[in-house]
Amino acid sequence: MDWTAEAIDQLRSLWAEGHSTAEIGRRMGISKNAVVGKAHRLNLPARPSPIRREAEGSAAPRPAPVRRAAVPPPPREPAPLRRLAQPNAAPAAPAPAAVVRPFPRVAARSCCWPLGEPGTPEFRFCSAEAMTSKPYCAEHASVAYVRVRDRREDAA
DNA sequence: CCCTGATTCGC
DNA sequence: GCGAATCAGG
Repeated sequence: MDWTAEAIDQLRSLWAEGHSTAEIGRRMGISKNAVVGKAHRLNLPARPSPIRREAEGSAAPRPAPVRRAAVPPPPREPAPLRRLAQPNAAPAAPAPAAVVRPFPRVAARSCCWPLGEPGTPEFRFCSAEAMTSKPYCAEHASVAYVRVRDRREDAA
């Protein structure tokens, strides 16, 4: 493409009129890549891009690293030691003053889906009411017992 | 698979 | 500087 002043003018006009890069390319008989490339070099005002390309360089400020689905706990056996420190475990039976039970064993069958990063103060278990005979509440059971998806990409 | 725009990089 | 290739989202 010979970017004559006229060609650049036409590009600027069409660009200003809001045509898509491909459309401009069609009208000018060039590829959309040529259009977008030139527009970029001319520092023409970028119009809303459909994609969000991360502006690297700024320390990735992850808003909420709540990667719950990242590594779902194994749906096989409920871990036996999971019931420590469940905040809203039901009051169960108020232990007689004599017998102190720091860990009310089963009591509330609350969901033991882990939330947050283990080892951090934020870490806790879901502890919503678990489904009968399942270690998770309905919401998390639906996540925990998902069938393996199509894994063709992993096959390699 | 079609579209979109942005960026990369060999030329 | 150029733009095809590639990326990435709809």
